Amino acid sequence: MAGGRVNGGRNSSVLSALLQNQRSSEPLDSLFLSGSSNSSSASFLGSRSMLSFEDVRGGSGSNRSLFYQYEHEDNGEDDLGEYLHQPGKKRRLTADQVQFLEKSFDVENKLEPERKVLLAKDLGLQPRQVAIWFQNRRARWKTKHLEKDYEVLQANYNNLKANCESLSKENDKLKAEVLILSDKLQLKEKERENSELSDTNKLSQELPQKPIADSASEGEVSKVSAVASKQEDHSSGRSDIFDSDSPHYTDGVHSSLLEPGDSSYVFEPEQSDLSQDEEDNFSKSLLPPYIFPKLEDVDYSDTPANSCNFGFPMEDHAFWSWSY
DNA sequence: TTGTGTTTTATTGCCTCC
DNA sequence: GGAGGCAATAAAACACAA
Repeated sequence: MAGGRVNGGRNSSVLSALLQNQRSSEPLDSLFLSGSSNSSSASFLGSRSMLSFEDVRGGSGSNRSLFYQYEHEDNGEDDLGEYLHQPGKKRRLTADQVQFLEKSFDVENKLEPERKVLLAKDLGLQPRQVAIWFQNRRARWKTKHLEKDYEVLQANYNNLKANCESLSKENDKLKAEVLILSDKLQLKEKERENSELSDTNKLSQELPQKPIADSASEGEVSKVSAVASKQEDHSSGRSDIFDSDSPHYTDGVHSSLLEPGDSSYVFEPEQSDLSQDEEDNFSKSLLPPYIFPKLEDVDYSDTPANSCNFGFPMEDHAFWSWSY
């Protein structure tokens, strides 16, 4: 059996027969019961609460460890003894030894020196082997734990992404609504200007018949000049409120609407041409959706519009696809 | 039976703590 | 400085398909 498989595998040997025999004994759960048989607590408090491996397993009152039993089994299998003492060969722990160690690990995954010696003694192993087993077991536990954490994080990420996408859609819908309402507002304003203009024309037609001083008070004169200057502003195309060529118009969205701090902010009360009632209604109906964060407060420099990257550059998403 | 991928045992080197 | 933990890695043992 040059470098052959001695323990376990398909061509099971004497050892597996032994193991089968051993497995017919009490379940290992009972290994950690302290004293009383009806106690359900499997607390492992070092040497005090630890039932020895052979105490439960053997049933023969023997103090010999499992390993000792393997070495000195009555059937006198010499090749097994040889195998167990092969220098430089790795020896796999038996299923029972592993189960015992697992139980011990479940209770406490750190190994105090005292417990290590006791476990080693009970299992017929070197304390160093027990230490190494715990070391490797902790590494495996950590890997599994990381995998679970990763799954949880990925699920959270997927939820957030879905939320973000739905919010983005809703945002688009609201933007479209804003545009429609803006157009309506513009239309209304134009209608109002036209009616004012026709009033002015009527007035100017009447004026030449009477001397100005006679026919119009000072207040009327100032009103006329005010209207005229306003008309001039609009006719010269200086209405930058909804001018899509103005620097405040970006991406089909009137950024002037979004920046109340801007001097051209269309809803600033001082500059409004609407009557108080109109203004109130207007504010009630339109203002709430316009409470957007100031653009300068959010850094979207690396973020494409309407993306759901949460401000992270795309390459950072490699975090979500890491592997172990 | 064999090649190959996975799991388990063990080593090494570095780090931290007492 | 020694003991113990951890990450990385080697290598034996094992599982399994072809």
